Amino acid sequence: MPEMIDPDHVLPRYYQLANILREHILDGKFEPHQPIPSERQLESLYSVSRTTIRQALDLLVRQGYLYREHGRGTFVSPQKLQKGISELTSFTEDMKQRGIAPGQKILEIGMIEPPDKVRQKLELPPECRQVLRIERLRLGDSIPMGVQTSFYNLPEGQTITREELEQFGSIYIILQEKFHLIPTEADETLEVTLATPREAALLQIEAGSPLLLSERTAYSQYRRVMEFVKILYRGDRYRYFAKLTR
Amino acid sequence: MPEMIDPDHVLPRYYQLANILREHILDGKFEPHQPIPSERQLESLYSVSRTTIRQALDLLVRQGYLYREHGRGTFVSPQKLQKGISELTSFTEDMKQRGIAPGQKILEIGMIEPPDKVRQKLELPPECRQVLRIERLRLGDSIPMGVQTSFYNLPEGQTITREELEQFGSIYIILQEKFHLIPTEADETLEVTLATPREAALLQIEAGSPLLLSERTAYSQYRRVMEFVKILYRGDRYRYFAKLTR
DNA sequence: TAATCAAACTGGTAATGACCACATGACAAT
DNA sequence: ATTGTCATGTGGTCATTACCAGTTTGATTA
Repeated sequence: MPEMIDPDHVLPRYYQLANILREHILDGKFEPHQPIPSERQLESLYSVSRTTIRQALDLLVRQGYLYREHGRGTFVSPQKLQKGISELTSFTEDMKQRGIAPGQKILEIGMIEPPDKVRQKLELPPECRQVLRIERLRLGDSIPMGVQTSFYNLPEGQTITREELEQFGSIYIILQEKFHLIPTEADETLEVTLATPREAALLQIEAGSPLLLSERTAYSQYRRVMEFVKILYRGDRYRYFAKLTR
Repeated sequence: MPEMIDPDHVLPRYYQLANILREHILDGKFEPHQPIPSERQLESLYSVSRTTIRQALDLLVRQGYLYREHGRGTFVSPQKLQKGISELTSFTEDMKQRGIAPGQKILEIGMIEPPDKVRQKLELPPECRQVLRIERLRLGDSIPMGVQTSFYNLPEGQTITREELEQFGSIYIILQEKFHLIPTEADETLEVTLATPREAALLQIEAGSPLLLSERTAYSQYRRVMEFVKILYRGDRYRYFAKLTR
């Protein structure tokens, strides 16, 4: 059991330990459904207290890598359960996880007078008159995957330019660097709809083809709405994944 | 701050405390975005250690009722974020949560030779020759919402009859009472498809109408696959909800 | 041989005490 | 008026110790 814990590391010890154990699991050093060393054994193996051990194990259990059985031990989850906990990801990250090369074409970007639905979703105060709207064609391996329209309530007078977006690629990076906004949680709904002629042309499919419509409201670290996003996915090329727990 | 903690209660103290605080939040005794008492204050308010306090708060943070800010305090989440973390629910529970009266019509129930896809999804051993298949029409307020086909790998020789299913209503209750199987986790995928003539007739829509196809694999408390379910939802009547976190 | 039971594991809960990192506001120095 | 500093309050991490509650195992008993 190599790799020890450095008490002076920037990362807390329970976090380091979780990383080490996760690596072992992913490397297959622990078999699925087999027990890992008991908490008391780990205590002496890594010379940290049981408090710290349990903090690390808690993390890995929440992440789906381990499961516990009272009185029996802590066991490795089978592969199926290990990945893809419902995570808040951008289109870019989503594609990368699937092994598809993400791409985009910015169709339109600019400040607009928000329609009622957007006002409501962004929980805008009455005095707010302008929001940022971005419309993009999203590509996977250079093939159109969906049309994304997103709305942001930025500080008075501020905005994001097409150049900035093209340079950074991800809007989340800009929001973080420029406005210190980090998405932490989101509500998403999915439903079925049919392509309008315009959408069909953009997605290179026939008008009236079925689409998967995702609407997402994302919240910042301050628990305020930070964005509202609508994505129309091609029904024949996109599948949504979710992981559910009790 | 009424309601104290009973050290001799069957529920652990951190759990009792979480219940008390959750009630306060739901009753509106704490305002959204306002801080709750600090951990040291709660310590003396409820006469339990900070360990216990933090365990209770951890629970409520994971459940979406509270959020923490280092150096500032622990705050009440706005209503929007408090409910509906992606939970593993049956069709029946799902409908109830939406305020719709669930109903069902059993189309077919019986043991069958599993097709390859089902073998794979249920992770069946080669010697297994029979699985339980149930096909049901699902109703919401007496209107067809979807067609559900589910598969179960039951112990050799065992089965579930139409009468049992009609009597209990929920298959999960039977699985729990008769076989001690409890679902704890599931993987779900969603995609778009078009109704076949048969499906269209069952759902009282036109053939070729868009449908939302959900495929779910549920795992038992022993981390074994316990069911595989396909549901075809009417595209015009069903919307899927998810809650995402970082 | 089979049933019983106690010891020795496992994870679960809890108290106590300590120190760190970050945020805030009061106050002094500029 | 502005800036800097520091005390104090917040949550975050960690060690230590103790006991409780399930599970497993093996010796003991009938």
